[in-house]
Amino acid sequence: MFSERQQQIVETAIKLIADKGIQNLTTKNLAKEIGISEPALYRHFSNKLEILKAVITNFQIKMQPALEKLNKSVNSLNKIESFILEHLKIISQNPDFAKVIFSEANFQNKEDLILKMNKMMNQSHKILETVVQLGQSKNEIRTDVNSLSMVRIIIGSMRLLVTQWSMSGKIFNLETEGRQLCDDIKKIIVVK
Amino acid sequence: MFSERQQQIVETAIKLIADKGIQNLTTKNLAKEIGISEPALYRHFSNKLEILKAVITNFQIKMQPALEKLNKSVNSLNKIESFILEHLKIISQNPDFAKVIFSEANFQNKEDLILKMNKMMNQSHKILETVVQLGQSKNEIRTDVNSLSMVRIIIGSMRLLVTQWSMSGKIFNLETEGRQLCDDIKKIIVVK
DNA sequence: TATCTTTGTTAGTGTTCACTAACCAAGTGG
DNA sequence: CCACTTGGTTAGTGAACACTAACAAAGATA
Repeated sequence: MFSERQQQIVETAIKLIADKGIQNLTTKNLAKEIGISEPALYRHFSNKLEILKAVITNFQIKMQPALEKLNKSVNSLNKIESFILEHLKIISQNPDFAKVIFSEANFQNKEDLILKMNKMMNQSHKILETVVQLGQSKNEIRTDVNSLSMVRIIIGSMRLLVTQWSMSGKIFNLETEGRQLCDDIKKIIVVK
Repeated sequence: MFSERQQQIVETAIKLIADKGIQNLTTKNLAKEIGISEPALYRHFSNKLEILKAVITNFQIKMQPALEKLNKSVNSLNKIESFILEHLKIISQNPDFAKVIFSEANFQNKEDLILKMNKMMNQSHKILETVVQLGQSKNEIRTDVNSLSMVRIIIGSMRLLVTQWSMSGKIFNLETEGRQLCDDIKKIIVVK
C-alpha cells in the first residue's frame, strides 16, 4: 500500500508530532529530518493533508491486532482484559502514538481527518459495547449498570491513563499501571 | 483583575476556539470579531500567549464552584456525585469550554500553558482522590479497588462523555447523560 | 541508442502569521 | 491651557508556512 519512502515519511511525521506536538510537523522539518528536500515530499504525497491521513491509517493498522485478539477469549472478562492490555501494549511499544492520539483535537478543522479519526474510535467503542452486552446476557458482567456507561468507564479510564503517561514524560510503566487498572475494572464490572 | 475589554477579548477567543478549533484563534480573526484593529489587542495583552493564559485562567475561575460545592455534602458518594454533576453543569452552561479543554494538547509546545493546564487538572484529581480515600476509610466506598484507579475511572469517563458530547455536535443532553453515568459510577464504587 | 519515468534538486511563490512604528483623538488633572 | 495617559488607527515588517516551477540524473523500456 505505502512505498518505503512513504512509510518513512509517515513514521518521521509521527516522530515529529511526538517530539514537540503537531505544530512541529511542518514540511520543512519533515524533509530535514528525513534528509531530503521539501519538494521531494510532494513526489510521494500530494499534500500535507494526505500525509496526516496516512498517519491515521498507519495508527489504525498498528492497532488492529488489539481488536482481533478479542476472539481468542471465551469469557467476557477475559475479552475486556485483552482489549485493555493489548491496546496499552501497542501504545507502549509505539510510544510516539500517544501524542498522535491527543493531536486528534488539533485535526478539528480538517473535516476529512476528524471523520477518519471518529470512524476509527467508534469502531472500537462498538466492539467493546458488543462484548459488554454479550457478557451481561451471559451473566458474566453485572446487569444493573448501563452498557454504554461501562464502555465509557473502560475506555475513558484507559485514555486518561495514556494521557497521564504521555504528559508525565512516561515516567511510569504503562503496562504495569494498566494491569492494575484492568484488575480494578474487572472487580468493578464482574457480577457478584 | 481583567478589564472589560480584556474580558471581551478572552470571551471572544474562547468563542473562536469553540467555533473552528484553536487554529481559528488568530490575532486577525480576534480583532475582526470584536470590531477593533489588530494592534488594539496589544494595548490589552502584551502578546498572544498572554491571551491564551487568560483563557485558561478564565476557565479555572468558572470551574472553581464545582470544587467548592463538595464540602456541602457529608456522604462521600454525594460528594462524588456533586463533583461530577457540577463539572458537567458548568461545561453544559459554557459549551464553548468543551473545545478549549480538548485544545490542551495543542498547547503542548508552549511550556507555560501546559504547566498551567496540568496544575489545574492535578488539583481536581488530588481533591477527588482525597474524597475517595476518605470514603474508603469511612467504609462508604469499596476498599478492594485502588483509589487511583477509582479517580481514573471517574474522571476518565467524565472526560470521555464531554468529548463525545462535543464531537457529536452536542446532540445529546450532557447533564441528562451525565446523571446516568453518575448513577452507574455510584453503583459501581459503593460498598456492598 | 533514444525516450520516458521516477525521484531528486535549487530557487522561489503568494499567503498568513504575530507583532511594531508612527500617528491621533478624547479625556483627565495640575 | 497644556501636558500626559489611554486606547484607538493605518500601514507595514520579517518570519514561517505549504506548495510550485524548472531542471537534472539515473534507471527502465522500446
